[in-house]
Amino acid sequence: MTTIVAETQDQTAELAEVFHLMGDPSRLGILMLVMDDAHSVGEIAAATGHSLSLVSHHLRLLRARRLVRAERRGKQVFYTLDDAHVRSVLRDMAEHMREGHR
Amino acid sequence: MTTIVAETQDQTAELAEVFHLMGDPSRLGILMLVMDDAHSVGEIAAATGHSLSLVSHHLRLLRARRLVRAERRGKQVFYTLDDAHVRSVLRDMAEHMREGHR
DNA sequence: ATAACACTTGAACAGTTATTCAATTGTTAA
DNA sequence: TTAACAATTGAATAACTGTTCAAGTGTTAT
Repeated sequence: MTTIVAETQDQTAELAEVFHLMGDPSRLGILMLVMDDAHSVGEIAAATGHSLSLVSHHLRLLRARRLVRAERRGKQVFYTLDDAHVRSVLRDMAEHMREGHR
Repeated sequence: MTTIVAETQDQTAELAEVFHLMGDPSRLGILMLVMDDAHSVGEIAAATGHSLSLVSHHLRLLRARRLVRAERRGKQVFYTLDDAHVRSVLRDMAEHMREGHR
């Protein structure tokens, strides 16, 4: 038996959706920012240089696919990466990038 | 020092480009097919159910970012995954998908 | 040379998507 | 209840992208 990553086209499509979410620079920046500890939407906007609105739109998509988790603390809402695999993938690909600079 | 995945926005953009390539179902299917052994374009088209043209277009993009490598044998051109990290990422994310089905 | 096979390329189109702006909801303090 | 702060939402738009079709290039056999 050879290595089968996803048996059905359905699973492939689901996998692709996750990669698609990671495939936007703004979203990827957000994911990398919240991968170690939680940040409020305002903090994320300030750190990434994007508008509050844009960040919120992206967070909604990431939340829908359970890549991040939201937690409200008073007026603020804090987001963290909610997926160990995505976290390890981000680390793995970062390494790939470093080596890729041949 | 906390974990820094990509220091510059440039690196983030590059990383995002790779994820973006993996984020299309057709392309992801191609990547998964050629991740273990080389396949000709015709084989890939037949296996994925896509047109020769479409497969070729996608392979061009994957080639440009060095995710796959092309090797001509007579009339045919064989493609293989040319990136160990992408390979490990594909495996990792497949596992994620399995667990995700709660 | 010609033909047949295998793949690539370019243009064109439809559908998608990232971003912005304005309005709205939810939360806390006065 | 207001006011101020924090975040979300919806609509609108400009740019992008996946796919198709037709034409083109390269390779092997006749």
